[in-house]
Amino acid sequence: MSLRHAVLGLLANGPASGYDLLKSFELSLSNVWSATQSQLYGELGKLDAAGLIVVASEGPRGRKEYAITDEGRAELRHWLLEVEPTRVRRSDMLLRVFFLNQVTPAEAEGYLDGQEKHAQAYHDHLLALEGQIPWDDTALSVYGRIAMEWGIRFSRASIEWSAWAKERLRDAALPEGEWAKERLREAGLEEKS
Amino acid sequence: MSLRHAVLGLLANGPASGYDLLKSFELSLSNVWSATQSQLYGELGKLDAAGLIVVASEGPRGRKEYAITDEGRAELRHWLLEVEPTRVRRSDMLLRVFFLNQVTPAEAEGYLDGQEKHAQAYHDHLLALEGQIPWDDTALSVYGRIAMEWGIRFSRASIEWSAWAKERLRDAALPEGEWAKERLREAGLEEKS
DNA sequence: GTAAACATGTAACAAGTTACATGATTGT
DNA sequence: ACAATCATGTAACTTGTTACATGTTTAC
Repeated sequence: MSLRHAVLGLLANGPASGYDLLKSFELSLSNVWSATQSQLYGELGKLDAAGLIVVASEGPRGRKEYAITDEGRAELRHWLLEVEPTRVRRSDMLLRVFFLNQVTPAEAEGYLDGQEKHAQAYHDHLLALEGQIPWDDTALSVYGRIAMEWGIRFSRASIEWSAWAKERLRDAALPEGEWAKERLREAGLEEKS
Repeated sequence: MSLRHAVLGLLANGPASGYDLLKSFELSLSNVWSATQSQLYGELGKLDAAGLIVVASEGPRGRKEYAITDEGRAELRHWLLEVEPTRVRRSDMLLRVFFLNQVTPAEAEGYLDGQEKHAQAYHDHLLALEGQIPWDDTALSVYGRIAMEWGIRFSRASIEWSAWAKERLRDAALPEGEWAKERLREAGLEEKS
């Protein structure tokens, strides 16, 4: 139910149309919560029906500007302070690590290397962005900066982890290890588990 | 499509029943990819129909033991080495941070403090677990240890980030800042955006 | 005039969650 | 005999993705 709260959160900082919100998702919120256009318009309809937002005004091209209601604000506050964040922990990047024993150590190292490069690129991107934004002392800015710091720290930790993992892999050096058995199996030589 | 590959990855390390796989998800894989019982049995049916796995034997209580096929192994390998991990980046914990300007600075600090405590507990839990597991030099063990290191490093980064954020918040000290305007709005004093 | 941007909506599908439903085997 | 564990399956619902469909206004 977080898309609902993302929309309420955005509208709490001022009224906006579905199109406006979509832009907000695309350029600032996408790093922590992404939404598609079709999902967004659907959710606006539901929030309206539930009385958490209202159409404040209608503009050209069928534009509908939504505003948060008192009930919406109460719901947002409840979610912010009383609902425990769900920790999903679903990462297909990490899932692959679990099954890397199915490929050769050289291929596994290649995979980890790719992840390191990706994390490095993302880290560089965030640092560049951080330098561009004129941070001030308004609440919006302070919390935005805190959220961005999370990205910076976690991409840095990713880079360091990848490097550590590659080294660990080299140290373990699995020449006749588990993966070799898998090669044999692929060659058609079945064995009992 | 990652549940499919999680199942293939588990079966690549030996045949198992739906029930066995469910236990694997619950006790080791749940930290990187969770699946419900109903989802799992559904996926096994689809994988069977697609020829990526087969029923190798049937046991008591209607137990069906599945084994990966050569096509399944090829698909797993393809996914491991040629499919780019999807980076979803969806965190309702971080989403809340974006909207913390809707509550008082003291409440915001309370939220960050809660996150720090949660990260600390998770970190402690992982370190205890790491000490219990008899790590050896088999591929399965090496890659398992690498995956666990990710959890350890990221929970540590989480703790440090929360502490940093709380300090930053105190330094910024938003006494008459943005959040106050929101209080006024809640009191019914509407203003133009 | 025409391309870009503004603006909303729906349909079909895939993935994930919760709850219900049923029954067999093993250990005490 | 009874509880725990083993074992599978289905139905209803929510969330998220991709693609289709349509029309308006503004700037050049």
